[in-house]
Amino acid sequence: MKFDDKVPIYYQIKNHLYHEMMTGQLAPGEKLPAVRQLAVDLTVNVNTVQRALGEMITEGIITSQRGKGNFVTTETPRITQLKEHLIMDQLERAYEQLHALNLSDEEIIASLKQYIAQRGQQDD
Amino acid sequence: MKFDDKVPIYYQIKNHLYHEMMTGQLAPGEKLPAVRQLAVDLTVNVNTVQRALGEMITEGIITSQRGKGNFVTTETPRITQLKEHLIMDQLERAYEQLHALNLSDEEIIASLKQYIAQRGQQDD
DNA sequence: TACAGTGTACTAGTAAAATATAACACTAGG
DNA sequence: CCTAGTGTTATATTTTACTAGTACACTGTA
Repeated sequence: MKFDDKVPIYYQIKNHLYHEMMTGQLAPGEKLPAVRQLAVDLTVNVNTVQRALGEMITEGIITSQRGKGNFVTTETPRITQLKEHLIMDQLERAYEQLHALNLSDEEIIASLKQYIAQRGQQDD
Repeated sequence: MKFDDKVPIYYQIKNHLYHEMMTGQLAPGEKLPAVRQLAVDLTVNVNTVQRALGEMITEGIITSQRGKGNFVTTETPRITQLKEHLIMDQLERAYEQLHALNLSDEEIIASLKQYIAQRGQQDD
């Protein structure tokens, strides 16, 4: 996996796993890959994986069962809530950054539309 | 100044100064605050400031004159170009993150509009 | 009971970022 | 010439992220 060296790897792993939950690649109640397997998949150390998972356990988004594995919570509201939270975080960050670049609300929306339009012509 | 501990301070300083240029708080040709003064203002070490400035000098966005100070480039196209670049970076990051959260192009635009509308009711 | 698969914990080491501190180099003005 | 203000460079230290390696604890199954 490719990482942005400007932000901690364990943090990017968290987001990576979040996304897999949001897109349904990891369903509620489903077992995550074993920590050692994740470490191999992400070409990262076990401890780094563990650090990411540790925070997610604290957040209650996954649960850990010693000897069995780590599992996505079955409390679906928690997942929905997390998704909302992640979306708002992204919007807020982007908005504030663009606003700081002196763009008005209208310009921000317009530039996003333009970006998506341009992007659509290329790939994805 | 408040910093996000998830990304290097010197990097955040760069962005901070970028923004001041974009908004005209730092005009083309204008002298930047002295490095030691910046260090005090940002409650940060001189070397950290220097690292940020060093990269900006390499990028040609500011020029350094020993004994005089650091100055914003007078080549306004360079500034315009940088602004475009920063905007695109933000849009790309936000789009990819939201897309990874399983939002369609339309949903992305809609949620941004909604966010801005909600925000407008509160402050700013 | 033995063993394979799992999570958890600990120690040690490396690298990068940031700090503190000091020194050096140049400019402008008295 | 001296000095205050400026950029530049260097050394040592601390903190954090990450890695490597090892060991321990629990579960399920043969």
